[in-house]
Amino acid sequence: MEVRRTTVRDMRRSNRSVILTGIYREGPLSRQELTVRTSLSAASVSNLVAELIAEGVVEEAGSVESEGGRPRVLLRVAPTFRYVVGAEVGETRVRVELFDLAMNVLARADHPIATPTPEEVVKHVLEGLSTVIAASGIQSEQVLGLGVAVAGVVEDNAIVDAQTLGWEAVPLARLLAEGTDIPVHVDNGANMLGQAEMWFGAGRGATDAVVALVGSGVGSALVAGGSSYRGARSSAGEWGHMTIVYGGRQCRCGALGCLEAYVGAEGVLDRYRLAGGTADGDEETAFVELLESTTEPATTIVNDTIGYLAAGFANLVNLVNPERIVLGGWAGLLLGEKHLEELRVEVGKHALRRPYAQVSIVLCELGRDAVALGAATLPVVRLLRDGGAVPLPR
Amino acid sequence: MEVRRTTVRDMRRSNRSVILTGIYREGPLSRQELTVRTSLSAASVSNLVAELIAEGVVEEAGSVESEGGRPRVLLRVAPTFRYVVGAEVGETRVRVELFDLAMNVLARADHPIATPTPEEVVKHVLEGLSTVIAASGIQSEQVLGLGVAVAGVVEDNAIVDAQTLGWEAVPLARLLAEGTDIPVHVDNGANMLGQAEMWFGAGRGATDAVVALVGSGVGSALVAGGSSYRGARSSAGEWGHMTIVYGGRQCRCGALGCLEAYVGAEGVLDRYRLAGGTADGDEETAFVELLESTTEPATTIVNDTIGYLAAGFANLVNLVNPERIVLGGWAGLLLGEKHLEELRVEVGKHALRRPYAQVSIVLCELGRDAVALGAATLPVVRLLRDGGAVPLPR
DNA sequence: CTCCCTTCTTCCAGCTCGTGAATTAAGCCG
DNA sequence: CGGCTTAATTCACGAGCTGGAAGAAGGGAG
Repeated sequence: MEVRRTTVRDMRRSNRSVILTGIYREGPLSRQELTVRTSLSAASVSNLVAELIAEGVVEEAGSVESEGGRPRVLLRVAPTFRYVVGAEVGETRVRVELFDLAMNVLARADHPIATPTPEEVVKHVLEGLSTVIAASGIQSEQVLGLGVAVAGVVEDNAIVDAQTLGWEAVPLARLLAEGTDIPVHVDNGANMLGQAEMWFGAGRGATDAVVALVGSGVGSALVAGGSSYRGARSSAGEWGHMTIVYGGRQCRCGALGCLEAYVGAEGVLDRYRLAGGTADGDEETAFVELLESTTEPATTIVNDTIGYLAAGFANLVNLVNPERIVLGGWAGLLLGEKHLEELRVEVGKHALRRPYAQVSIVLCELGRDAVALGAATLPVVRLLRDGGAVPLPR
Repeated sequence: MEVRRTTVRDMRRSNRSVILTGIYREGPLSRQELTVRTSLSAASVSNLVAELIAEGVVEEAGSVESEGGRPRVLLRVAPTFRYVVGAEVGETRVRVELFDLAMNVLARADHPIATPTPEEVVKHVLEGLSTVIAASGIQSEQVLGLGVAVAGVVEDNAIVDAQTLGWEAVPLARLLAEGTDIPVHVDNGANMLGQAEMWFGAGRGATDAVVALVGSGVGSALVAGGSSYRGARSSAGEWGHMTIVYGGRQCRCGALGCLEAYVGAEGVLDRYRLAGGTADGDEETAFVELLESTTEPATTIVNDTIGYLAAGFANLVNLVNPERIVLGGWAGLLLGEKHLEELRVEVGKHALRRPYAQVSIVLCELGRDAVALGAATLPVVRLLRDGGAVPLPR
């Protein structure tokens, strides 16, 4: 049976969660506003808030005058109640960042890695963890959790498949847990970047959205009804391998005509070369040059890319009916900065009228460094969900 | 604030809902099994069940011997506690069916309609409603609700857009409510067929699935995490207008290369004719003939259709990562009955390895008459959600 | 400076709910 | 008919939320 019972304690937890989430996500709020927004009674709000303050999760933060009467006291989540750490595992480096609960970066550590074996990665993440804790001068007990973002399919905190790293079935959370007492969460990198954009970037306020990431490859994070949608087995969002040109270009996944083969930077540059263009050196530099070129075949290639990307967007618009599509990834941002308006117009040509009219297409706001930030929200999500109940003392 | 408070009454309602849903969806259950499945205490289960029995929603249905002790009494939702009515609004007819809570059909009424204006449809649905109530000899107070399925986008019980009927912004639920006291629910036809398959057909047991419907046109119903996914504004699932051949055939939606233009029966026959085949008369007959033909160009057309459909499925597999895809619609069934295995193989060529390995592709079990059945589940869904609380007396 | 007014916050009695332990019910077996 | 096993119910208890009343905190008028 999928539905769970409710007990009187769930009620408490649930209401603590509602209040804490409200305070965290909608800025400083007064008890008064909380009673209105949660439709709890003033008595209960006061009661719950008192509990949260006593535990140190919430603190009073000044007051705001009311219309002649007693001023309301503003409440916020105490930024230094606990800290969270986010880690981004890339092919060539591991980045670890420590944040307070207001998500201010307090310390950062980068480790280049030569060969991204699980052992190497675990070692560097744990080292990074120690480094940032030491650098920020806090106690390790103060760290609520460590979120790790990896480019690959992550199911139940274990890597199922991470092609770029060459990993398969790596129980990353377990390996990390052997080296630290801090609770570890592992998730997919695209989802984490999406999460960061949804909370702090261009996705704020949306409940049904897609964060589309175009880099050398192409991926996306789906958000449905306010939370990340992962599908039956955690691999939803593989937008890059959607067939868009039946029988078209060969994609590195083996199939023909995938979106990635047309709009991923690698695919774009490849098409450019085939059309007679020259693209040397660093992929990113070459991509910028292509975008800035005003001669053929560059302009055609760029225009075609916009068209293909638009079709990919339109497929999302039709199938998922999001209220917002957030375009990111280094190549996506470069393309979007120059051609967002054309892209919007092209999407309109491929999408159905109604869902197209309901979607807004915008650019990512946080840049690609936000992956660690997104990963660091994992422990925060848990804190909010559990109504501020801190994991048992270790 | 999206999250709602929880009060002591919500707890009761929620637990009633858990128990009632358990009894309804997982066949006759004993109190004993309910305590295990819901993890509620035996005392509470007994208490809640007693309440439900007193209200008449649940009844005892025989007993089953236990291992030497007192036999457990089986519980079921009383099939005749209330009744539900489902209506299917098509272009040429309105079908209304009355069911008991076990979803046995007790009466049926069909009305052909000449021109499907809203007035005409409202009139025939209401007439059908009276007819089935009279024919089954129950009181109209006994009818829990009327579910209406319409081919079009339905938002908040009102038709937003129904191209096949030529409707726009028709407040269908309101119009119907003017003619009856029975609570009215309106929803999209594809979703209702999907709902029927999910509850009673090939989708049973799945929580993340897609019901793909291929008829003259192409549509789908998405099911995410156990319930229908509708997107930001109720138009999710427009799978038919996914671009699959960039710059390809013109679709009736105006765009180029939509899936529907390749695998919808109309599109298939059109491609057949363009390839030199002859397809006369009734669309369905022609389609059957095409499928049965063993000569060129028929076989090529059929093979190509399987390929295109497979690419469409693969796009679903990659993007949504469902555990099951249920193929239906008259053309989909005809095609699937002969070529399901080829289809599965072709999907494997377009989809990513992992999500492909996790999905099972099966055929609809209920036939196209299940739309009214699906619509009739709408009031049942509400009954279960509210824990058996019946709407206020009218 | 004092008093009153307004508004926010807390306190308290009352009610509902689920729980565990004990009790009762129901059937089987010898 | 007693003993045994398992199912269902009863009951006292603690946990939670609520509405109304009381208390607290400012601002402004006199």
